[in-house]
Amino acid sequence: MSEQSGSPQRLRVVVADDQATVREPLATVLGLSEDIDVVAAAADGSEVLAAAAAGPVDVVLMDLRMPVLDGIEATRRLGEEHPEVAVVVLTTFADDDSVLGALGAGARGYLTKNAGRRDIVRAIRAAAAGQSVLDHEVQDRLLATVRTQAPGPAQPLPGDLTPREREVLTLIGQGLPNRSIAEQLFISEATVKTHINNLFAKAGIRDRAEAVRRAIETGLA
Amino acid sequence: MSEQSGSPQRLRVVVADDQATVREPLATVLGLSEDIDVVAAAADGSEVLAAAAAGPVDVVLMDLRMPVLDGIEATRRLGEEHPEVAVVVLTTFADDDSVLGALGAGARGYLTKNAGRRDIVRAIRAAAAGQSVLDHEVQDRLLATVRTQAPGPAQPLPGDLTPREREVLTLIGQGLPNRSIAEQLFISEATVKTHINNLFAKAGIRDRAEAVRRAIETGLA
DNA sequence: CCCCGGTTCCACCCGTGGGTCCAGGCGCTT
DNA sequence: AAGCGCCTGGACCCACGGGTGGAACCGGGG
Repeated sequence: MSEQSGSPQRLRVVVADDQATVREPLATVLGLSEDIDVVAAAADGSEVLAAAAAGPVDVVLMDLRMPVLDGIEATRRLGEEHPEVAVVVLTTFADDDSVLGALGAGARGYLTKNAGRRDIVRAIRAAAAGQSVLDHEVQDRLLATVRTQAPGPAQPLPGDLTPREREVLTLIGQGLPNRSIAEQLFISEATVKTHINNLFAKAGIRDRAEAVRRAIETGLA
Repeated sequence: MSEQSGSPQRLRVVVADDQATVREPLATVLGLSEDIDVVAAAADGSEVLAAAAAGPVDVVLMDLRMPVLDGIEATRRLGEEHPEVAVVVLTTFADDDSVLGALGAGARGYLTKNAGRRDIVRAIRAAAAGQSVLDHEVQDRLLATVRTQAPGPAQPLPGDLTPREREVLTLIGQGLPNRSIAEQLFISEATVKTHINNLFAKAGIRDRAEAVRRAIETGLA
């Protein structure tokens, strides 16, 4: 994106893992790649931040389970203090909390530990180039999360809802009773009920409960 | 994951784009990589399916906007008929519908057309290895979708809810009125109201509407 | 043994919600 | 000017929801 790929400078990489039996061989084997320079090895998140502060770093290969400062929090702070540093997560766990937490904190890659050396190197290069590489299992999980929560426009909510009706529906979705809705819109409660009856008829909504569901699903609330 | 990476066979790639001015140079330049074999060039989705049926294909580099059969639908059918084929999307557009549609259809990569040759080659290799490469803009969009819809355990729901109360809350979250809940649990409506009053007090819920929200947020419904 | 928590139910009250019908004002196009 | 759609309101009705108090049964633990 912004790299001149003609002469690929060696990538400065930090390896972070609390277990020396993982960290040291990993650092060694990565250094074998001619375009990768392992400039530091960190045993916890704070050591990662120290390494980033000490010298220029392109990519951090980050474990999540670390003492003192875990990988997610370290990723988050790295994004604040050194936004130019790309983070690739390498961990044994791929549960929803870990995946969403790490990616939400700004990680640009997520590999599980059954990834091979070639996979890891590829992810590092991709991260440095502004791409992100995900383990396919991680991608599936991410997509599953998206889809279970957004089953597409299930009931796309008829487009002929008037702006006012949409506004009322939004407030219903936030759990407000009619009186509060009336106050917030500076109209009478009777008018609110009128809008509600109209939009219920249009959208085929029976219940206030169903209205809440639809408002949430369609992103109104 | 299931590849022997020791002797990397040449990857059989299909390039699909309706514009010949994009498709042809792309095919040519990809063929320059020593581990990539462009075995077919397709101008629409049906040609992709035909190529996959004709001979073994490892990766399809797919545009989304194509006549006859668009890229998303082609990806979906490819997943049904030839699940071993990995799809990498390469398109100018990165709107939510396209991204979620393509990835939901089974795409294992998503690049925008400002990606360079190295980026594309890397994505193809990653896809063949079971990883997925996303443009960082695409990843951001995907994450934004996840996070707006999953604000985490906002109000974790007190753990001292009895099983029966949790059961009732679940049904409330599905939008059922008390009578239906009573029928479904083989108890009287009075009992349902008792459970509701108890669990409302415990969880600090005022409304049925709020109950619906909490049930959805906590994954009960 | 008796008490306690969960579950089941009753009766009563009243506020809100959901539905219907109607009507005036306002801005738009025909 | 007439018509239409939207927003605004009022009136009325009845069902459902939410809250209270009381009661009975059952199981397990002090």
